[in-house]
Amino acid sequence: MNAASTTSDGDLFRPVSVDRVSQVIVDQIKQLIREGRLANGDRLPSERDLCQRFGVSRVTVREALRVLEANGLIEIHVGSRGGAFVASPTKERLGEGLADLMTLTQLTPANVTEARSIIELGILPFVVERATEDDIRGLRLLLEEAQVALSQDAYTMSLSTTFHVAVAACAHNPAIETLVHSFHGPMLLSLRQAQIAAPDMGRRGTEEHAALVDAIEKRDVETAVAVMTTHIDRTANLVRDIEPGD
Amino acid sequence: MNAASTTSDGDLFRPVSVDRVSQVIVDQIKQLIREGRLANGDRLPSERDLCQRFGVSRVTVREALRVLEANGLIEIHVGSRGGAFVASPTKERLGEGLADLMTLTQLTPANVTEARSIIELGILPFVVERATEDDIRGLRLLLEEAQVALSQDAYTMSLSTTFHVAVAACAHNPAIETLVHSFHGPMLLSLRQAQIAAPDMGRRGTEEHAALVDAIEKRDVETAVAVMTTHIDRTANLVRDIEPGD
DNA sequence: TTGGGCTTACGGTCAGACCATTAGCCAGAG
DNA sequence: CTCTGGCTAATGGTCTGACCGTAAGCCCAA
Repeated sequence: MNAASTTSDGDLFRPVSVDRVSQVIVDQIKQLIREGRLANGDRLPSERDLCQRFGVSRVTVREALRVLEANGLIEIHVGSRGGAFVASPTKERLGEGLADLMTLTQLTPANVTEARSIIELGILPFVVERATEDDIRGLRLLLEEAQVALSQDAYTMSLSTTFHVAVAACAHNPAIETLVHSFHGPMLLSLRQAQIAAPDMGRRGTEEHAALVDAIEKRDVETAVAVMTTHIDRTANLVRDIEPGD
Repeated sequence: MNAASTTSDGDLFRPVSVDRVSQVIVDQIKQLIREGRLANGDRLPSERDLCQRFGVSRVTVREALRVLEANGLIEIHVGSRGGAFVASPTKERLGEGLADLMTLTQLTPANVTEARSIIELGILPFVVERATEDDIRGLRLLLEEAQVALSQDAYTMSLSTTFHVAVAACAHNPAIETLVHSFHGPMLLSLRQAQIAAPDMGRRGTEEHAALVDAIEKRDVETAVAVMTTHIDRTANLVRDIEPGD
């Protein structure tokens, strides 16, 4: 079984480490963060300092920092008091990843809308059950903003997606919030085209948003689901025939 | 309003580009991939070649490649025919990101399970409607594998998650498949602990999987939902009280 | 046919240098 | 006294040129 087993034990010669040095450093720092020995906001030593500690060149350290930065684990600031600071991967970052994946693969607006509808309908029972008075106040604030924007002809679809994310946040489950957040980008992408065909979408959409908030406040799941269903279905119809990509 | 507005127009002096050069290169290559001008499996020019084309040093190109690699957009191979190759199967990497988020932030297994249940229940109508005979054959194949593994005492939770992903694929919506796939990793993480407390989970789980496939084949949404509900609820109970992190 | 040794095209790493940015300090002008 | 401007030190960003290790392809001799 072993190519060069002169003894019965093939474990004599085990493969040596083949990882990149920079990757080893990445793992090491990641581990420190996981263990909490590096907490959010902490500042890592300077690049030149890390070079000496790890016994590698600055290029290698920098590549490691690039990777950590790309993973959202650290933020890098230049200047006198600059350096690498530990940052917890935010929902935005993860959403970016999801959005990347969506735009990079063959994914139609219809696909995205369907997935959205499943999630946003599915969470409503939890939203209705768990929304606090503060949550509802926040939603009404967003409604007002939308009204103002409408009256000034300045309504953008971004206001709509923000509202939907806020609704999802009412489920008080960070995983769900992250998911909906991640749809933010792709949604805007596909909605931008649809808005051209439906300039008054903002007005009707906002009316439905208001109805949704009312239902949530009354803890009326059925109505909430009904409102959301027609709301999203309308979007679905608008984007049904749009091709993937730009 | 402008600090140095000697004229009425503050646009005279606009901020110059402040991005890192390596970041510009990252964006440029990302764009090429988005537009499909670089397809999956394509090989990028060698580092030294890219240096000349972009007019920058090799260090800069390498940092850009590190970032793209960390984002899962390319894979790098060393050696004679090596180089950077465009890679698309980023579903796994996205799951990694979710797993990171879970271990590094306040995201409990219960959170994840709840999100799972919403999605996996929500997709069932579509799964039942769209599953082809091939799909169902595939599911039954997975069931057999699980049976064999059970009889050999070699059942792992990975078999379960694979099944769930396969079910999601029956919805024939890549967005949904991606989402469920991204839960693959985090699910395993939290289930690993739960299995210890419930060694016979594999057997009962597989039975329920079989019942689910039957329901799908009969196009019986209600039964499918019922089966899935009890199936996931059991998991939910097992992970309910697990703390975030390890 | 097979094994071993070249060659070559790669990425991985190093060392040292210079530039740009930023915060903090300090002196001189008002 | 206050504020502007310049100086300095710390730090990340980039460049240059070199050398090493790896892997694929090739060829030749056993």
